[in-house]
Amino acid sequence: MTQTDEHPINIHEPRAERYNPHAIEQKWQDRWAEEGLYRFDENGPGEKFYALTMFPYPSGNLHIGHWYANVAPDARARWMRMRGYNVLFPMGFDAFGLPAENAAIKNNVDPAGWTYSNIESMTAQFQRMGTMIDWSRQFATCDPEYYRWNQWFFTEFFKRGLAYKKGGLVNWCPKDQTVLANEQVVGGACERCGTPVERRNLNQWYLRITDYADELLDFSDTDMPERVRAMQTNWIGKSVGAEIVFDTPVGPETVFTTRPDTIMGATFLVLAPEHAKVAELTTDEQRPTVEAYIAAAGRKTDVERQQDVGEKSGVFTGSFATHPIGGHQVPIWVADYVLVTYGTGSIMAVPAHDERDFAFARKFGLDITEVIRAEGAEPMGADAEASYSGPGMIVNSGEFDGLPGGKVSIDAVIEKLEGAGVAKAKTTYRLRDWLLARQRYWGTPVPIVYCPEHGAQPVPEDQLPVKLPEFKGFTASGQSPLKLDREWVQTTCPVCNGPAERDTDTMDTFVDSSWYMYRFLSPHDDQHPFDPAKANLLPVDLYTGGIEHAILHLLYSRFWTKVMRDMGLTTQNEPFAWLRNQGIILGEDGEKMSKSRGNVVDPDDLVREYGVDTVRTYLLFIAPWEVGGPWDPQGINGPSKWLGRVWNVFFGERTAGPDEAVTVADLRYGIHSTLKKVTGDFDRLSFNTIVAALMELTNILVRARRSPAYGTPEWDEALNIFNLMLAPVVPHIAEEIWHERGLEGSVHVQSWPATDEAAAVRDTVTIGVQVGGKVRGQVSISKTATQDEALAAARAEPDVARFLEGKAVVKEIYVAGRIINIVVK
RNA sequence: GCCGAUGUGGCGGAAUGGUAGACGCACUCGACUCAAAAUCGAGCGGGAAACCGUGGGGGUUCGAGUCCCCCCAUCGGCACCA
Repeated sequence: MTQTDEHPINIHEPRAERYNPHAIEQKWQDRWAEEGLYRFDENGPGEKFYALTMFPYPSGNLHIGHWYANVAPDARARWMRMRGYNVLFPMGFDAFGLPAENAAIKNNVDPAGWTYSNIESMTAQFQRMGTMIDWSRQFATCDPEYYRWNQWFFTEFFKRGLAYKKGGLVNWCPKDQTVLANEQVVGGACERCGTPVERRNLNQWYLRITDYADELLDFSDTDMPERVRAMQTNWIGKSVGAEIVFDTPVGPETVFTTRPDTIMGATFLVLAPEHAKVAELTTDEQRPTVEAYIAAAGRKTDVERQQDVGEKSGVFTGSFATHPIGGHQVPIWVADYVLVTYGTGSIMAVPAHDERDFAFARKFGLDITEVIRAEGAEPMGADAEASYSGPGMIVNSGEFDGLPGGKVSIDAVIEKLEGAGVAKAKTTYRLRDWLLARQRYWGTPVPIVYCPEHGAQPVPEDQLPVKLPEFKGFTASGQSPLKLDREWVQTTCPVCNGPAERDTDTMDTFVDSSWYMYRFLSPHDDQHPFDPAKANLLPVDLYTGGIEHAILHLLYSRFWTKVMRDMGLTTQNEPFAWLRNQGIILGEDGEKMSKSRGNVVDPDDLVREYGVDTVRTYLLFIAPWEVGGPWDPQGINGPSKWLGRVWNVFFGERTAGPDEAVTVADLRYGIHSTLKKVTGDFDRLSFNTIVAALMELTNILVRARRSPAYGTPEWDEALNIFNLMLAPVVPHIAEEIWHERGLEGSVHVQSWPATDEAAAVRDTVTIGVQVGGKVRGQVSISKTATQDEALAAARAEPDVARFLEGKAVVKEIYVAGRIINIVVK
C-alpha cells in the first residue's frame, strides 16, 4: 500500500494513537525470540536464581489455570532478572500417563503421536503468554532421552536395595486396569478416575521411601506453606510407642501401641481379619463364624469400609492370650477396625482409654478396666458412657499406681517388660513404600529382565534406554499391552546371555516428575541425568504450583532428592528451597471450570479481545495469588482501561485539565513510595497489590501531566522509573514504550531502579487526631514536628477542640507521622 | 474426631498495633455526542444526626481488622492409624 495525499500517515506520530495491544505484542514476542533475549546462560553474571512452575500435562489445550500458574511466577522471575540475578526459568511437559493411552484406545492412534502433537500446539499457546521461559531447554518426559534416566535411576535404586519386588495386597483400579500407590487412592477411590479401588494380591515393584520417613518429616531446609507441611506430616503419620509381646497358644504375638502405660487396662487383643495368625488361633468351635466374618470383610471395598467407620463388627477366635504383666488370660478377637497395613496388624485393646476399643467392648460385653484417672475424678463405673484419653494418674495397675500417665509411666512399663524381652520402644509410620509399577503402555518400561537362571536382573547402563515397543494398537483384554508384544518381551539375560524376558510393567509417572527439575540444568546431556558441573544451580529457589500435589509429587521429589544426595549426585537435602501454591481460578458461577458446566474461560479468546498484557494484569490483580477465586468477566475492564491510561501518560495528547496542583515533590513521593511498595510486594509475592500500586501511581501521573510538574527533570525520572516498573508485569507495552521513548536495547535487561528513601516519605503528613481513642479530626504537620507542636496543632483543630471542652487531659500520645491521641476524663 | 486455612462495602479485595475500606469492578450523576459506545470529571459502608461498623463474645492496650482466650460459620486435607 502506498501513501496517498488524502490519507497522510505520519509515522513519526504514533503517539497520537490509542493503545493497541494487537499492534505490538506479536512483534515483540517475535523479536525477543529472534534475539534469544530469554536464553539462560549459566555463565552469565549475577547470583543464580532458579524459578520453576510445575510442568503441565500435554492435554492439548492450555487453559486459564495454566496462565494463572505461570504469569505471576514469570513476573517475579523478570523482576529478579532486573535485580541482577541470573534467572533460570524453564518449562517442559509431563508427558507420560493415561490420558494419552485412553485417547489412543478411543481413536486407535499412537499415544506418542497424540502427545507430541499436543505438545506442539500447547507450546504455541504457551508462548502467547509472553513469558521469559527459556524454551531452548524444553523437553518431554516421554522422550527416550529423558526416560532413559528414569531407568538408570531405577537400576541404581535396585542396586542399593531401594527398589524391590514383593507380593502383597495392593490397590487395583478396575477402570484404569492398573495398581496404584497408596498416595493415589483418595477416600478409597482412584485419584485419577474416581473408581473405587479393589484389593489384589500381586507381586509388585516398590521404592523404599519409608527408609526416609523420619527425614521427610524434617522441613528445615525447605520453606513450604504450613498446610503442605501439615498434609505431608499427616501422611507420613509418625507414631511413637512400643511393641509388646503377648503369649498365645500358637506362639508370641506382637502388638503395637502408643500407650504402653495403659497396659493393665488391656482386656482383650484384636487382630485384623487378614492377619496371618487368625486361622491358627481360631478354635474349631469358632471356625465357621470367623471364616464367615473374614470372607465378609474381604468383600468390602475400602469405600464401604470407610462408610462403616464407627460401626464396630468382630468375632471371637475362641483363643486367649496371656497378659505379659498380669499373667491372666485375655480373649483374642478379630475385627476389621484393626488394619493389617498398620503397625503389626494387631492391637491390645484398652477400652477404658480408647474410643474405638470402648465402642467394641460395649458392643460385645467385654471387660473395661480403668487405669488412668483424671485428678479429682470419680472412679470409672460400669455405666461409663465414654472412654477417657486425657491426663491423669495410673490406677488399678499394681506397682505403677500413682505414676502420672504419659511419658514417665510409658517408660516405666517398657523398662519392666524390656528386661523380660517382651517389649521395646518402637516408632511406626503410616507411610508405605511407593508402589512403582503400572500395568500400562504409555510410561517408562521397568528396566529389569527375568532370567530362569539369574532371576531379576537390571538392564546394564549401556543398554539403556529400554525403549517402548512401537505402538500396534490395543486390545480390550486388560492385560498390559507390553505383555502382548512377544518380540519385545523376549530378550537375553545380561549375566549369562541366555533367553530371558523383560518386565512388562511401566513406572508410575510420578517418577518422571520426581527429578525433572534437575534435567533442566542440562536437558540434552547424554552422559548423566544432569551435568554435575551445573549442580551449583540447585536447589530450585522458588517452586510454584497447585496444592493438589502437596503430598504426591512433592513428597516423592523430596524423597528422590535425598536418594540422589546419598548417591553423591547433589549436596542438597531438598529440591525446593521455597514453595508457594497459587489458588484456583473458578468459573463465573464460583464453581470449578469445566466444559460440562459451560463456565470455562478461554485465554486465547481473552487475548484476542484484550491483548496479552491486559490478561496478565487481570490475572495478577483478580485476587491474592495464593487464594484465587471466581472469574469476573467485567473485572477485566479495569486492567484494560488502565493500560490505555498508561499509554496516554506517555503518549497521550496533553490536555489542559483543571488546575492540578501536583508538585515536583508530590511526583517524587508518588514514584519512590510506589517503587518501595512494588519492590516489597514482589519480594513477598503480593501481585495484586503491585498492580494496585501501579494503578494508583498512574492516577498521580495522569494529574501530574496536567500540572506544572510536567516536563521537569522529575517528570522524566518518573516516566523512566514507571516504565521500568511496568516491565515485569506487562512486558509488551513496557517494551513498546521503552522504544517509543527512543531508548536502546530491551527494557527487560535494564536494572530495577533504586528507591530514593528520602523521597519515599513525605515532609508534611496528614495524621489523625484521636480524643479518647476515637478519630475526631486530622492535622497536617511536619514529619519532624515535636510532640508539643503536634499537640498544639491538634488542639487548634475545631473538630478536636469540641471534644476537649470541659474535659481533663489524662494522657497525650504522639507517634510521629502516625497518630495523635489525647486521652481525656 | 484430628490437622490446616479463611471470615472486612453490592462484588474482588487493601491496611509494619496508629485516620478501616487503598486499588479495581458494578452502580449513580455530569461533560463530550444527534444518539450510543469509548473516553474524561464527580460521587459511592450504614445512619437525618448522635453515632454504629472488619463472623460472635470476652480480654490486653492511650489505641485492635491486626495480639490473647472462648465460641460460630465456611473451605481444604486426613480419617477405626491403635
